[in-house]
Amino acid sequence: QVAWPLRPPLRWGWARRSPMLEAMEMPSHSRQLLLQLNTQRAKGFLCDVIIVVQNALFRAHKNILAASSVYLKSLVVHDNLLNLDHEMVSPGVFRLVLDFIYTGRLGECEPGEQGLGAVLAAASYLQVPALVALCKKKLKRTGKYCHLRGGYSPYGKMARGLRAATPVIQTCYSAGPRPVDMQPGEPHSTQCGDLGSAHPRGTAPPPCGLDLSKKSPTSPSSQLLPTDRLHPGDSREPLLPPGHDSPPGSASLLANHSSAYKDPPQVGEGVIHPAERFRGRDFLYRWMKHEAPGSYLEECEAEKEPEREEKAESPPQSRYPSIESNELENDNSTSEDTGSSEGPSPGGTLGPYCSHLAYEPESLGDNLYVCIPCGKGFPSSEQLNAHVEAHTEEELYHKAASEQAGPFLDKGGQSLGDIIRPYRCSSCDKAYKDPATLRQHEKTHWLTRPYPCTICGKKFTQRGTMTRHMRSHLGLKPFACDACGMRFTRQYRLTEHMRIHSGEKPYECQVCGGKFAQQRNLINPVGPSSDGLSVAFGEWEIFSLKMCSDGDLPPPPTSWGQTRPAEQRGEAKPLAGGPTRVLLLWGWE
DNA sequence: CTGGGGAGGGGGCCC
DNA sequence: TGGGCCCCCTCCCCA
Repeated sequence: QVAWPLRPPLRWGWARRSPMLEAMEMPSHSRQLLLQLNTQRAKGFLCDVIIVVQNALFRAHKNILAASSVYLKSLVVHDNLLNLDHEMVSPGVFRLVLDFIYTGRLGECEPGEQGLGAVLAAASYLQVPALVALCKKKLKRTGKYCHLRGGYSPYGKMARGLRAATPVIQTCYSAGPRPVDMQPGEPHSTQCGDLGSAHPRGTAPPPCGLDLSKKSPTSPSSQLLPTDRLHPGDSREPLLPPGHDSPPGSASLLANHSSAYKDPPQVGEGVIHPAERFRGRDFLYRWMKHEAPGSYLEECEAEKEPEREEKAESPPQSRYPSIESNELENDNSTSEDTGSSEGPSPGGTLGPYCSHLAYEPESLGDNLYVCIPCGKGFPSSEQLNAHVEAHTEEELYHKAASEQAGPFLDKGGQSLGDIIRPYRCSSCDKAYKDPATLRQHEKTHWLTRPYPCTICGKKFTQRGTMTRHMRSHLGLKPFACDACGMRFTRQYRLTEHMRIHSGEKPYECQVCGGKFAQQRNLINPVGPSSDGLSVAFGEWEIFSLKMCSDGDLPPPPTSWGQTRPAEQRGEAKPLAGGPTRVLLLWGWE
């Protein structure tokens, strides 16, 4: 049931001045509006949130979800992508719940797990009170409802799931969730009746069903294959709303998500690369935003995951400040609906990233979409998303660290390099000045490159590289030499080429003194970016003695031809299980 | 014929 | 997103 004021609040003023308008009411207005919204949902029109349930994706409108469920409200405020524990709600049941939210009608329930009991359990888990009431009513009518303290438990698995999932909400709020079948005015305790009774105190489960790190995805190929039906043999419906393609990577993502509360990876499942671990989310998020993969958010989420796991081990109040349980009560109250027209309140609804922010609606004004890390408010979720792209949690971590550390060089063990390049790759230890570059770099670790050439299919890690490559297919050479008319695909090539005409040879060999117009024709270029190879002439031997291991050196080349194999050109060549070996000195004499 | 130098071009990667 | 730089492969010319 979606509730909004049929009449504007009195403080708007005009209602009092126009009493005749109050008397006019269109009885079918709400139904028509719901009908329109449901139609829009079916088409994916203006949908701003995706709900992932096991192997199914549902698109919906945040406002509708928020108006229907306190729990969903708490999730959609921060996230555009919700992951529901499939042990709590199956795709088929969630479809029924979503249909109910949008239509007020409960479709036919199959017997067994898809039955009314499962719907009730799901509605209770999702905190959709109207549906809970409806299910109870139906069950009582059929004589199947047994009002135990533990509530309806259609099957044991669900009951276990309830125990697992209840604290999910408790992680979001300092107090446990208000079970939806609790009577209004009943004191809200952490023992949550239908939901919370089984949750032992002191245990802190993963938050909010968003932990994606517990299980390795399937093979890389399956991660990126768009499929209309993620599990062809799976008859559960629905998978996608009409008119929408499955996002690439969804299969793996779902396989990943569905295990959020399962056992940790078993021996033999392998350790998934961090970049791989969140790729599915990456694609999903981008898919929802109609963008290419690689955005900040999902990577930020991935970065948060270890932290979330850590937080799950500790009492929630350390990270999630106390939000009084009566805020939940207030959440359902009509005062909010009538007292504000700005949309969802962030109070108590910030989800698992409540962080340090306390809910102070007065201070937020119209900017009710709050960036959790920095506390800035925005009037719309789109603006919030745009803002979130601009910084990462790491950025804030370093900011906080620098604020606490004081002196420049005494920052909690941070080296100068860490300060200059605070964004470190978790896979290879490379560091970067800004998060965008780090994200760009991390793509180089992905098994699958996200930017394929539409002509030849070759894939690239960067979009720019792909578009540059496309120029070669299309014969686009926009950079022309004024002197000879020769054309190039890149500006840099033209710059290089122009040195031929000018006779400029700025690159000098440190060994023989020969000069070159192009740096690439130097055998061992000396420069600030050539790392260990840029040793002075007199140090070469020492350097090579340190870096070379005996035993498996190739025979000295007979010459230093330009086309000699790479391993003879003084290039680092990593060997499995051993140190990097650099061959520098062969032939130097 | 061979090797060295010059140069075109593509991809990777960082800014 | 584009620029810049690096690495690499390759081809051509010439001694």
